[in-house]
Formats: sequence, C-alpha cells, structure tokens
Amino acid sequence: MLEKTYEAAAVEPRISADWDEAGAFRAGAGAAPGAAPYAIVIPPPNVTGSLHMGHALNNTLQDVLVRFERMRGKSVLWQPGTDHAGIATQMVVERQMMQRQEPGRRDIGRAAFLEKVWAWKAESGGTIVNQLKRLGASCDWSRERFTMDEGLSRAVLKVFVDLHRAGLIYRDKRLVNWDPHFETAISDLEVLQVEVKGSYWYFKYPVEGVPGRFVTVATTRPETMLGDTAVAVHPDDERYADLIGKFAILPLVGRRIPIVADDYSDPAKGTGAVKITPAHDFNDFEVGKRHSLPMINILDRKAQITLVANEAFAADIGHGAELAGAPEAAEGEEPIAPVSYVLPLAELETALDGQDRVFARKLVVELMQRRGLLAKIEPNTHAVPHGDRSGVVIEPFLTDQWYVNAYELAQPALAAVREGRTNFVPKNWENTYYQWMENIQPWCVSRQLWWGHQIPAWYGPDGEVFVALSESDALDAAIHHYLTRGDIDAVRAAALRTDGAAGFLTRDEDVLDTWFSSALWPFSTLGWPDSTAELTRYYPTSVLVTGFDIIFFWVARMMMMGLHFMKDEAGDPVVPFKDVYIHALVRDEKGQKMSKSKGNVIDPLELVDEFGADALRFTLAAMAAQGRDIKLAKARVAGYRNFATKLWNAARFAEMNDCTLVPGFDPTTVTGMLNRWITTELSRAVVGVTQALEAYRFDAAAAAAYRFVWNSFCDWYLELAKPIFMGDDEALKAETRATCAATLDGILTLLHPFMPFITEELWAKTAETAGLTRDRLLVLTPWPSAGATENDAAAEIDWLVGLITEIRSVRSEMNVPAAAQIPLVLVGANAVTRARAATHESAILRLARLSEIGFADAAPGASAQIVIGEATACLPLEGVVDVAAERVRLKKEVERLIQEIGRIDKMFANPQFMAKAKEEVIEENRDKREEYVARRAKVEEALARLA
RNA sequence: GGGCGGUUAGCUCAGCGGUAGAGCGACGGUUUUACACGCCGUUGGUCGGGGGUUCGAUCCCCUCACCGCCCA
Repeated sequence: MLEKTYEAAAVEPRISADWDEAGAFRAGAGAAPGAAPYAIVIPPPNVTGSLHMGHALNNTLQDVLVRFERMRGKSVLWQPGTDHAGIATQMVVERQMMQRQEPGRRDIGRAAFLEKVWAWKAESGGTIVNQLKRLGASCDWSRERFTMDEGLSRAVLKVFVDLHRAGLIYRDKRLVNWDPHFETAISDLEVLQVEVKGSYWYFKYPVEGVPGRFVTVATTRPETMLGDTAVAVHPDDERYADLIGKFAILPLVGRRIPIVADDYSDPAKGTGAVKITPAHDFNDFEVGKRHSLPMINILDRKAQITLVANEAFAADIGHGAELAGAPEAAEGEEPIAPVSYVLPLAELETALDGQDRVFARKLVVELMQRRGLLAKIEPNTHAVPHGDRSGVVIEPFLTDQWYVNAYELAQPALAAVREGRTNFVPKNWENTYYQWMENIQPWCVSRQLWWGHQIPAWYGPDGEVFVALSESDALDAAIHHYLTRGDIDAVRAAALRTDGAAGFLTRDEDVLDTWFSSALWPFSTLGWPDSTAELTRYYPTSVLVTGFDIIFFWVARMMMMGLHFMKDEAGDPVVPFKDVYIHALVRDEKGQKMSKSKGNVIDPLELVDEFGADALRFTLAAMAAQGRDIKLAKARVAGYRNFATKLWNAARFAEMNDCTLVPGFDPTTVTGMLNRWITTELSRAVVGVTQALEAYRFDAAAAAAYRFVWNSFCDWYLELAKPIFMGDDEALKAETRATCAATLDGILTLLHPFMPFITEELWAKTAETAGLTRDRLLVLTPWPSAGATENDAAAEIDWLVGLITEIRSVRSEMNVPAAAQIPLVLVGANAVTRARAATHESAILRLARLSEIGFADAAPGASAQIVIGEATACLPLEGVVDVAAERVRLKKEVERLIQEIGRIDKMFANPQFMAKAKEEVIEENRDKREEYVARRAKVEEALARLA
C-alpha cells in the first residue's frame, strides 16, 4: 500500500542510488546496438561554484532532453565535468591560506601553491557535482572530466602548439584589460561596464610658441595626463585648424606633445580637443598608432603611478620651464603668485611615484588648479570598466601577451551557422552570434596566474621563443636554431642535450585563459587528441544548452576550435553541436536579476528540500518558454509539488481499486467507451509531449503532460471509473482496471523526463502491488508511441462531461444545496442520447448529484433547462428554482447565441469574404452557425415553457 | 548611438491571421471509494496607444510610448 503522501526527501536519495547501481546513466545505457547517438556536453560549471538557479534551469532542460532521448532508444551520452576557473580558484585558495594564517602564494612558490590548489580541489571541488546529482541530472558520472585533467591538458597543449605553428597564435604587445587586483590580463568578456558618477575635468594645455594660447581638453581620468603624448582635434574643426601641427606643452611634465588631426575627436563632446594617452586608453592606442605617437606607461602592475626609472616617461621632458600661471584671485583678494607649469622630475617623483590612482587623480587636479590650468569641472556619468571577479577598476595596460587570431577562426564558425550546420533555438540569437563574430577582436589567452595550463613556450637566452609540446622538444628546436645561426657550437649543443634545458631555456610563466580549455570541451572530453570510440560515436554532439550570456564565452569559442580541429573523412570541418538551445535567465518574482548583493537569491537546493526535486524541475521546464525570462515565484513551485502529490494520490486510488498491471494487456483492444476514450487521450498527450520536446518547447511539453494527467485522467477518467468499480459488470471492471493501470504506466513514462524521482518510485511500487517484476528501471523504459485515436469515444465522453458540467453549473447558480439529490429529465432525447444516458447512468447520477434520470416528451414545469445537443436536460426544481432567475439565465444565453449568429451572418453577407476566405473557414463557420441556430431554437423553447 | 526582446484577466505567463486560454489569486460552495498540496462552481480581458495591409488583426507591417537586456 502506498503511503498517504509522497515524501520526496526520503525517496530521492534511494532512487538516485538505484540509478547509480544500474549504471542507468552510462553512455549508451539501454540502447540497442547501432542505436542513433545523442550527446550533450554539459557547459562545465566552475569548480569553485555551487548550484544557483541558472544551473538548475540549465541542467533541468538538459536532463529532460537526455532522459527523453534515452527512453526513445538513442545511445545517449551526457558528458559532465567542471572547469578549473583560473582566477576564481586561485582566489578561493589564497583566501583560505590567509584565513589559516599561512604564508602567501609568493612566499611558498609556484609548485607548493599548486599542490595546495589540488588539495583544495580534492576536498571541495565536488560540491556542484553533488548538487547536480540531487537535481537528478542523469550525466554519465563515470566519465566526469576536469579541464586540468591529464587528458584535457594534453588537448590544450596540442591545440596551442598547432595553432602557433599555423600562425594563429602569436605574441604581441597591445593594450589589454588589466586587473590590478589579481595582476593579470583578463578578457573583454570578463569586464563589466559600470555606470559611475564622475566628472569631466577641463585642463588647459599651453600651446608652444603662442604665448597666452591654450588648448583645453576634457578628461574623465586626470591622472593619465602624465602619459599624454598628443592632443587630437577633428580635422574639420575650424576652432583648432590653426593649431594642427603645432605642439602643446604638457603641464606638470613639460613634454612637447603634437596637436594632431584625427577623426576620433568628436567636436561636439567636451571642448572638441581630446588628450591622447596611447598606453592607457583603447581609443587613444589606435590614435597613437595612426600618428606614430610614443606610448608611455605610467602605471605598474598594481595600477600605481610609476615614474622612478621610467625611461619612456623621462624621455624628452622639461620643456616650457619658463611658463607659469596661477588661478585668478577672488574679488578684493591679493593676487596669487604665478607658479611654473612644469615641475622638476624629482619633485614629480616624490609627489606621485608609487601612489594609487585615486590619490594621483586628486593631486594632479590640485597641481593643475594651483597653476590656473583647471578650466572647470563638470559632473559626468560614464561607464567605467570593472573586473567581474575582483570588482576593481580595470586598466587598459600595455603588455606582451599571447593572442589567438580569432578573426581567422571565426570565418568557418560564421559559415557553419549561416549554412545551417549549427542552428540556434530560438533563431534570433543568431544575430547576437553574428554580430560578435563579425567584430571579433584578437583573443588574449595568457593570464598572469599560476593555476591553469602553463603556456608551452620557452625562451632562449636572447628571448627567442620556442613553442613545443614538451621541454625537450623545445630544447631540440632551440639547439637547432642557435646552431644554425652559429650562436652555439657543437660542443655546447652536445652539453645542452645532456644537461637539459635548465639554465638555458626559461619557460613562460603564464597560464592560459580558462576558456581556452573550455573551448575544446566538446572533443577533449571525448578523448581527443586520441581517436577514441566515443569521439567517433558522439561527435558532433546533438545540442548545447546554455544561457545567452554564454554565447560569446563558449558557443563562439567552441565553434571556432571544434571546426578547426575536428574534420570528417573528407577533411571538412565538423561543428561541435548541431543545435544551440539558448534558454532564459531566471529572475526573482519581481523580474529582478538574482544577485547576492540584492539578497534576492533563491537557493535551488532549498526549494528541493521544501518541495522536492521533481517539483522544482517541473516548474523550471514549465516556465521555460522561448524568448522570455523566467520570473520564479515560490508559489509556482508549490503548485507543481501539488501536481506531484496529485499523481501520487491517483496511483493510490488505482491501487485501492486493484488496478494492477496485466501482462500482455493491449490497450488498443479495449471496448468500453471510457477506456477507449482515455486510451485516445493518452495517445494525444504522447504526441503533444513528443512534438513539443522535439521542438525544444519545454513549456508546451510540460503543459500537455500536466493537462492530461490532471484534467483528463484525474478529473474525469478516475471519477467516471468509480461507478464501474462499484458496479457489477465484471468484464468491464476488469478491462477498466487494466486500462487504468496501463494509462498510469503511460503517464509515468511521459512524466519521467520532468519528474524522474516520483515516477521511478511509482514505477517500482505499481509493479510491486501487481506482484510483477519490471524488466528494467523506468529510466531505461521505451518512450510510449502514439496509438489510435478514436473519435466516437471522444464524442461520447465529451457529451458526458458537457452534461455533467452544465448540470453542476446550473445547480450552483440556482443555489441547489450540494447535498441535495434532484432528478433529471431528458426531453427530446434521440436514441443515441438515450443509450449514452443509460450507459453512463451511474456516473451521471454520482457526478451531478442526481436522484434519477427520466425521459419525457415535454419538460416538467418550473425546471431549469439545459440544451445539450438535440435534447434538453431538465432539472425540475419546483419550489427551489427561481423561475425569474432561470428566465434571465436563458435569455442571456439566447442573446449570446444571437450575437454569435449575427457575427457569422455578417461575414457571410460580405461577398469579399465568400470570395476570398479559405473554403474550410467558410465550412467551419457554416457548421458553427447551424449549431448556434439549433441551440437557439432549443433555448427559446425552454424559455417559452417557463412563460 | 547600434542591436535584441517585452507590453494579453489582480499576479505569473501561453496563444500569434477566423474577435482569447492556463496556473496562482479572489469570491461562493463542499468531509462524495485517492487527494483540503483536494473537489465543484463563479468572477475577471476596448490582447500598451495610433495608423496600415487583409474579406477578417491579439497575431503581419509602420509608428509612438513605456519597460528590460546586450554591444559601443
């Protein structure tokens, strides 16, 4: 006997263990030999992460697909794993070391630190994986991968070396986004633009050789003026036309900087003249390149001003020492003595060297102000780049880094989507993909971190770089290089071969961007660069399921790498996935993005604890409509928990009525109307759910299943079956029991992808009560196929449902007490109706709370009357029914019918409609009109009887 | 500034050429062979505004307004 209520918390771990024991999630589990493959690689969560709502949604959808396809007999692989999250992990471990008051990373050195990271990973790195298991994610956990695994690291090495050899990876000195907190380069995608209230400072720069003439520039970053190497004005800007080609003297510093004409300067912004700091601004960098300006870096790795021993800074300064100025004195005050515009280098160094950006800004403004060179300050709100991990202001910073030629790799990736080899669902995300891919920038892949894949590049004594799979390969290459050039002789070469590279070659300290290894995920996890059976079977994968914010991070990069490295027999590039399903963002119920700082985060595991994993999963699937974010309210989860309970209770009811499974039972052979009807409805539900899932319409699939289970099976089938169970038609009873059990079985399979736990539990329990053993777990049971649909059964049950509903409605409107049993008289019933009424008599009596059903040619007086088909159902309510109220009710209905008929008549009267409308639409309306007219006549008759 | 999306019942959302549906809520009723996390019934909408295409527009096009996101 099933317990009174379903206890998710008790059942879920047990079911998980059953799946695990059966190896149900193993690649290809349950599939016939030669079955079509279906593969999904999990978007690897960050190893430091813990499950948030986005993960819950993402993985629920993947699991729904994977379980669905597994039941459909495909050879399924859902490849799980995590990525090593360079910055985040290093941060976590360093914080832990600090809390334990251990020596810092730099104190213990790289090797010892990495040991600590691995120790941390062993201890805490499995958190999110365990949380995914609680959700019911049916990944092949035996194949779990980590981007720092030996195998995946080999893939990374090979990709780096190959791309370098192909000229697609190179070293370059460019501006990068520099995170001064972590002291590393980061990608533009890891930079968040934050609106900040700041100011525009207007600085006057004296023009060389034109006494009293200034060019005024506006800046949001005064401290960077120390690195200015030009002033740019628009070539068409007449205000400055005479200055082009002249020089300005950079105040404080005394550098001669050219005034150049460049389109970048916007005449409408600020003063129309803009200071150019090529080493500290991306736009200025471009301007600098166009005009061959020097690039003067005035910041160090921590974004502190660095002037001491800064050769670039100190070159060619000290001009304009004769210039001086002071702010205008206020009315009636002593004039202020002029101060020289230019400070001696030593003074500048003392004041600014080693200072942080905030201090330097204040001081520079003050120094300018003191010289009368601060024209004005204007409040200004502008976007300031922040590191998404560190939260600090990012500096454009001039460094040597490794770059991937993303432009080159993007071309096949663009073509693959344009040609439909990879499809985005919903399609409009392709625009986002195109836009980014078409404007793609070189991808900076080096990071100044320790945790990650160390770049396989070694430098010779003269800085020559050797990229190779191993140190010994690099050494071979180096020896060859230096021998050929004559830098070393054969003796030295031989010595190097014996002694090794140490002391001769130095390995690049940097590691690769985490996303570099994630980009290889769809094939590295399958065993590449080895050619494995998995790679052959499961690449290309079927679909990538992810959020739109990840299109750039992975989708794009996986496409680039997949197409470059994976080729078919003909040597043509193969996409990493055929479909990319982009799902929504989960927000709170007010539509706010969930964030820790807002405190509106809903922990999915708390919801699992409270309502069960099935309820959460069903909620997320049901709300996953394409093209709209999910506003998650707890009440919604509670609602679907109720649905799980409903299912449980339906199963209990079935059990109480001995609806046990009959081996070999064929639902297509049933003869009872009710049984034929539910069989048909189940078939329709199967088609609905299947088609919806095939189209990634998770919401529609969930709705179709929900509607069938609750509104067809529970509300009507079980209710209508009650009188059969209580009756004495033993044959019908037996058939109904078998059908009920079979339908419930169908429901369990249909719901399994959404609610795996409760369905698996009921799958076991229903067999147990039947004294049967299932030959497999539900998770590996074939997906139901659609059977026949029987329209006559549908017509009969629809009639029955209509009759009962109408009677209930009238009773309620007429205020008939719920407990009162009243008689029903069918007037003008034809043979079909009489037969139906006879067949379902006990059901009608029961569900409409009637005492008896009679037939008559004329309606009894003072009855409420319901037109149903050709007949009129009368409820004689002498003394109970309010005749006036009943008349009003009927009149209302007549009016409604007249309106409907009128609407159709208007359409028919329109020759244009008759000429142009589709034939089936005309036919449809003709039928409708006929129905309305007949019904109107009946209702009017009923009305007449009350007169 | 460029792009994408949204605006439908009190709330959350479906529908997307033949004048509207669900869940939740509200209201009223209800211990009937499962289920009060239930059952029965009721209420509730000029489908953001304007214009156009069409025999016909919530649905297609244009435009305006407001909201949200991405990119610069």
